Amino acid sequence: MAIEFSSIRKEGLSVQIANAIRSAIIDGRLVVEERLPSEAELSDRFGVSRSTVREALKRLAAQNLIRSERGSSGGAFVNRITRDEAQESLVTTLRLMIGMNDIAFEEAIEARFTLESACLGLAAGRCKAEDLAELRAEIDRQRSPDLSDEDFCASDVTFHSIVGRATGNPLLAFQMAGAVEAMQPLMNMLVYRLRDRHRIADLHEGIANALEQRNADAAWQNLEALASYTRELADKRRAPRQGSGDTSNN
Amino acid sequence: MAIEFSSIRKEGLSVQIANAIRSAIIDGRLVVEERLPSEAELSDRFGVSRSTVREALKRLAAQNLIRSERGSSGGAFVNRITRDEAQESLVTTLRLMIGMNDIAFEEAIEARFTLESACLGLAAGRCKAEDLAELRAEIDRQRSPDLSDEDFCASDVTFHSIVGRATGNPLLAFQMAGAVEAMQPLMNMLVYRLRDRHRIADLHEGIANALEQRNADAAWQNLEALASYTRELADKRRAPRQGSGDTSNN
DNA sequence: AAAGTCTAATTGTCTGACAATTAAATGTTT
DNA sequence: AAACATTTAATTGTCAGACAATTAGACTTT
Repeated sequence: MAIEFSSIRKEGLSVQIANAIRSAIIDGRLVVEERLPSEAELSDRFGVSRSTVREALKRLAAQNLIRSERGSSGGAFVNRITRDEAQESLVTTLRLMIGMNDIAFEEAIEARFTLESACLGLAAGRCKAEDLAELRAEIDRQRSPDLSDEDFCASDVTFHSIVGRATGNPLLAFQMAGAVEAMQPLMNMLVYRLRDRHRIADLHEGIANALEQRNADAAWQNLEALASYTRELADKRRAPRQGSGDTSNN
Repeated sequence: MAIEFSSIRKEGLSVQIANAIRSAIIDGRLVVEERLPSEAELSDRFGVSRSTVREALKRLAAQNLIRSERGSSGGAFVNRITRDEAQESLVTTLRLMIGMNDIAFEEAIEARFTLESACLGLAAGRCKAEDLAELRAEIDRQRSPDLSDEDFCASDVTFHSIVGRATGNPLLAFQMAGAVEAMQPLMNMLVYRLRDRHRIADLHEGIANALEQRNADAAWQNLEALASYTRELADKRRAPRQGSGDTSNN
């Protein structure tokens, strides 16, 4: 291990220890799946109590950096972060930023559609048959009449996540999916009448068709229309006083 | 508060408690800057020991959801996440994904430049004089001959973060800055000869000029050239055996 | 050989104590 | 009365030691 920590006082011990281990992981001195020393041994090495070590480990676990297993051959292991864990973390962060840092609805929508337009450029050249199939499956779903508003939104999220994946670039897929999912609560605030849903499904189909024909321009046009339409819906929602935050489903 | 938690066994108590409080924060039942009950009171309410509550709170603190203050009027407060905290979290997550999930150099570069090209479209229409001034300041810096490789990379990161900010959209700026910063370690692995630096600075200047003239196409061309050039450098680095990971600066 | 049992290692939780820090109340001096 | 010093109370941070729960592996029995 050889984890040193140059005491920046005023930070609690558990924070210092967490930082020491975190940097050891991030710059590779501890490799994935490697087992850390036991809590008892860590408290010895760092010269602190076991509770303090534990609080440090919990911090790291909350960042998905380590995972703890019980039992005789248990311990804390450097965690290979999964796509899902990373995405959950991204979504949480984005939602917090949106919720607490005066990010306007319009700004969120713009960021999301800007990102997606970038993805479409790549996806048009690369998307596979199976991506298209999944896209069309979601479109069908969106057209089924007995779908709650929230399920419709969820399908919308899935659709655009697939667009991200269709770029064939895992990082773009990750950022796209994170952004779309983070904005689901915002989208959930909108009211989708039946003809809104059909209009949206049609535009989605336009995108899918454009991708199938490898026609990026057509895809962009449909996305642009989708963005405008979303803005219209958002304006309607905003207009009649934005109160009564009930999303009365069922 | 009114925090209920429906026991999904097999998860530890501290995890359950953390989850309960986390959802209370995320969907707004606890508002920013609100003070949580003291640790003693939380242990009463949840019927667990103080250590368990503390571990839960440490988890939340690690996600920047709360912050703890000591003293008579201290306690745990719902944290208004700052741009910097959010970005640090994003960068950590992205770096972990890149480092541990078989993301290729090429994929990382592609994601970064795709994102940036999307930003340029907006920035061309919106960037302010002060953004341009900052961009040019970084370009000057990149041309100064006595600059270590790492400082050059750092300036590169700054440059592209400013491009993100020039979109005027805080979310895009956030994602752009996060992506660029996350890839700094990768960029640091490249070797920048003097003429490479000048070439890059020239392309940066091309971007800045294009933005000043509100010419998105010109900006894209320069960015495209920059992307190709970066790929060339990456190939060179890869070719002569990628060992000897020393980044001998100075 | 298979099945069950014991054992040791490790994390999870509990309890109770004390230290450190901070704001507010209280007291003291000018 | 105002300024300053002291005490007090509330709260988080750390410590120590205990026991429960879980797990893998060694051991025993059939």
